Amino acid sequence: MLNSYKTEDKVLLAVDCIIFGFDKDDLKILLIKRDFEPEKGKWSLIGGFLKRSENLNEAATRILNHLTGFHDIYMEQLYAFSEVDRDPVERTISVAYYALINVENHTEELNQDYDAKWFSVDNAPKLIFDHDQMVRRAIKRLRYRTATKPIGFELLPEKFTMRQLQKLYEAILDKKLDKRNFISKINSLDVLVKLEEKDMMSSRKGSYLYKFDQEKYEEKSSQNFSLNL
Amino acid sequence: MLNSYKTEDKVLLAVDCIIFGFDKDDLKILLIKRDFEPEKGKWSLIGGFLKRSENLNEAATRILNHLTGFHDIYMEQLYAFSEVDRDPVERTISVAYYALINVENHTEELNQDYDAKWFSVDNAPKLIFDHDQMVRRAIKRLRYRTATKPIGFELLPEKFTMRQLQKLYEAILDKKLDKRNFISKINSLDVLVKLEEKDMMSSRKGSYLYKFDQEKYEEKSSQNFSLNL
DNA sequence: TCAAAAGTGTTCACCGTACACCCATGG
DNA sequence: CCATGGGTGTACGGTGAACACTTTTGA
Repeated sequence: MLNSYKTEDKVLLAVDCIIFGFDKDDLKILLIKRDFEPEKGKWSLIGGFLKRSENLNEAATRILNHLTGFHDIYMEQLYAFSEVDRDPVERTISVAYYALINVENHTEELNQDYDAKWFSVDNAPKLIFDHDQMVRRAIKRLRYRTATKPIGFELLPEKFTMRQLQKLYEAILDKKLDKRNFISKINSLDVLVKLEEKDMMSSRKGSYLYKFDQEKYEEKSSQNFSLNL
Repeated sequence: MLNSYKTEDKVLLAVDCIIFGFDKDDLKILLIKRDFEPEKGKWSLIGGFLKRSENLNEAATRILNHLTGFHDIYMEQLYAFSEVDRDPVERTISVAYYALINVENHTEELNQDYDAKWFSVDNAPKLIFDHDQMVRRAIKRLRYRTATKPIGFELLPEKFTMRQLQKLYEAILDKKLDKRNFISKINSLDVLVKLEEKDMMSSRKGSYLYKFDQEKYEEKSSQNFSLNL
């Protein structure tokens, strides 16, 4: 019965990455112009194939790093897409991952060898294959995660203002929030540190900068908070 | 560049199913005694391989049906497990699915050709490969789904008592619930129909039977309720 | 001095939670 | 008549939601 394995069909296993970024008021995704057939010249998610020597998380990290130069990125497995004809060339199952990156820190290191570009999520071009479906599912997951873990912070620079954080949540959830209620909810999580420093860019008065307190978060994250916004 | 596909590694893609059932007070999983190497004779999830002609949902349904005889079962994709050495024979990625079935309706049709048996989730034997990890993840997902969709009903017979429903939620969430609060929360969802009929099995007085109202549920399910228990 | 964004508290309605007694029936 | 499980309502505290004015400072 050992050789029952031998008679089974093998498939190609792809990994596609939905890379979210945040810039001012907009939630964005990073897309790449495909430079090979099929669908050459069309916009697509960043992707590649799983190698024999690595697991899926490693593949996702490698692919992301290779095509963008980014490293140390928050990533999470999303879903396996498996329609029989999803890739016209060959039977390929794709496991989608999504990543959160902070655009400011990483824009300079974007690998110029590839034709990658940021698009606003609600202004993105049509994508190849089932990539649009992947993006929709990723946004849904991101909304859910937002209420469960403070991953929103992954999309911001190390120091940020309350207003930026609020804009980010508004972009993810696609609704307006009240600033007083927002601030008190965020404060009640007790995972931010208010700095002395102010950001003078956005207004004459200047607004306090905050940073995320990794330690406090880890203390609490065991009991899985929920943030109702 | 088309032939870049050709140089990529192909892998076996397995599907493993965590099959949940509910019986009296206990949340159970259906396990099978493996009758082939490796790990012959050990307990394992029900599984099989993806075929070229089907997508993953179809494969999961086929595998479940073939090994158990069950049909029309609620299933959901869980996660892709991909450690390089997870299967000692050959590089295999496994996409786990979980299924919810109502034990009463299906016990008689359990395929006797396979050595399958129900185990209480917290009393199950050690499983092969990474199957224990799959089960843990499935339980976590089931808890979350319970708060989001009324999938718990999938685990009960068509007609059930409030007490049974409560026991089910207690088993899934692994905590005691107050019956008055439970009933009022369930009623506030407005997806159950109270029948005239009573179940006389469980007590002298008898308890009213309820059924799930598919239509009412569909009306509401667009706005994704949340049930805080 | 004024425009533009920052910062700050209170009130109300609703919901989650805790809690205890009577009811119906079969043996 | 009594033991067993079924069914029902209320009071309290906490949290989410709505809401408006003052502060700072560069131009």
